[in-house]
Amino acid sequence: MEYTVQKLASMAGVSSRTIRYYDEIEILKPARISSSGYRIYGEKEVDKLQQILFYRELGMGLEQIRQILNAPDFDGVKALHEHREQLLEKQEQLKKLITNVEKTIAHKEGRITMSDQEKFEGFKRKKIEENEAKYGEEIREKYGEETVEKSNQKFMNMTEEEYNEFQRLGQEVLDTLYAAYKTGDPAGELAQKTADLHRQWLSFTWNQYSKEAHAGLAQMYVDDPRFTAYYDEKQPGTAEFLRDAIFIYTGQKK
Amino acid sequence: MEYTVQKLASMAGVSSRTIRYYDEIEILKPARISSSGYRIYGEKEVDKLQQILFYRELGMGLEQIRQILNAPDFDGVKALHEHREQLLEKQEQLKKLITNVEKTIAHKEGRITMSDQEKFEGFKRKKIEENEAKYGEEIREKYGEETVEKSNQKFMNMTEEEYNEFQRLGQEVLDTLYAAYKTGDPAGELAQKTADLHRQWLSFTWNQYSKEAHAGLAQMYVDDPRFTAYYDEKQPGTAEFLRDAIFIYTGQKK
DNA sequence: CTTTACATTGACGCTACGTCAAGGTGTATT
DNA sequence: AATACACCTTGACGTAGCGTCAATGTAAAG
Repeated sequence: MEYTVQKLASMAGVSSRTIRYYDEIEILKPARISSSGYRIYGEKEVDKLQQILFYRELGMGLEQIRQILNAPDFDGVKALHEHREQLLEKQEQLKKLITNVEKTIAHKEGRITMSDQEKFEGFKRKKIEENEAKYGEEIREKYGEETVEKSNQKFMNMTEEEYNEFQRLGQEVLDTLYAAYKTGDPAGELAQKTADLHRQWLSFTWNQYSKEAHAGLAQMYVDDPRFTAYYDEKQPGTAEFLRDAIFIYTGQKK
Repeated sequence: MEYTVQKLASMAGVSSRTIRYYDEIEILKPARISSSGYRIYGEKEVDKLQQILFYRELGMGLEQIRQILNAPDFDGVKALHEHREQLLEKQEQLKKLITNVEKTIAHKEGRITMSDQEKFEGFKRKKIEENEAKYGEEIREKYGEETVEKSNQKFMNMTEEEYNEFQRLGQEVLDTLYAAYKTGDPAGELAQKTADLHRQWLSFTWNQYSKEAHAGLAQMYVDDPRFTAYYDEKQPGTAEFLRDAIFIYTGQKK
């Protein structure tokens, strides 16, 4: 079957301008040009357009797509398998977003509490995924060795953005903790918020959360002088205060 | 909790430039400006940014988003419920795309046949969804009355793009049919492709496909002179030929 | 033979930022 | 007290991926 611009476009659900643009940037050339100068596309071009749309769906730039498709060792079937993987990932992320919107509804109705942090769950993964698509593994290999900070990051298997966020959240835990300490009430709202932020912070490195482990770690903050020093640096007694707050948060009895 | 540009940005997974841009276009203004000119954002702004990102995720333009959020009768919770609906729709579309990629793999491995039409299943829905998000119901109300063609379209509950595609596919059925007729073999590849295209064409208007109904319709093409005239116009005998092809396609015995 | 629908090549416009540049600020460390 | 360093500010220009005319030629149908 042969197609003119418009026919190909409406079949693929894109505009004819898009088809012409793809010709212009050399990403999808017509099979041949008719005697009157019309672009004519065949089976091969249809398949290539499909591939382009798959990559585009995953947020990849057209220039990048061109390079991939024009690579001499491009393997169409392998690419399709990768598309499948990525789409399944995207499905996971969508599920998170849906969970997010549902939690937000419950939050607005006052049924649950929700940290500012949590309000953006599901959005962020996408950025990471896009970066992955853009640069693949390389970025981590390349920049991962630069500094000790960053090699730490590599050790924890985080992308730069995750790492930044991890650091930021850690700081927020501290800020909230000091504010909560001033109230003096480990069962109070601020203290409980601190405990919750701390749980979120932990989730970056823990593969699964349990109340017992959380409470255990809190106790360790008091028992291990290195940790105690970290939390007590500005304000002595906060490590103990944090432990108390977490014990209440996790429902642990002393 | 109060945030500077960078803190808000990294929490939400966007760039600080994005936050500044949103200030510039008056879609998200800071709660206040610090004495040194820094933008400071609070709880309310965090929530608004979340809303913005939900709408953006659904492909809406920022200008449109601004109008919605600034509307005096904007209902946040209602919007969230709509987000949920849209996200579930998106999930459906993603499933189709995944099915598509899986089918394409099978096709490349020669296990199934696949029409050019089918190669773009799952992409198109998205365009429609975006149009819906952009113009809502209005577009159909507004343009739907213009011509008889279009009111037909409304009757069939198709968007303009679907309708175009429906027409195009109908033409393809005819083209392929005439080509197949020349081979003279209703069991041949071309004739069977025609039958398959015809099935796809039907799927636009039928809510569920069955081989029996398909075969029944094919017989009607021969029995009802109005239909026979339509198919036989260019080439007498094609209606009958199509019926034979479909009978073979559906495994119907005469 | 005319209408209608589709094709062509420019060329300019738009959105949603990315990316410098040139400078001011806040805080920690020495 | 000085310095480093990471953050902030306002321009201002650049880019991708098309949308949208404009002016003109062509194919198919009636």
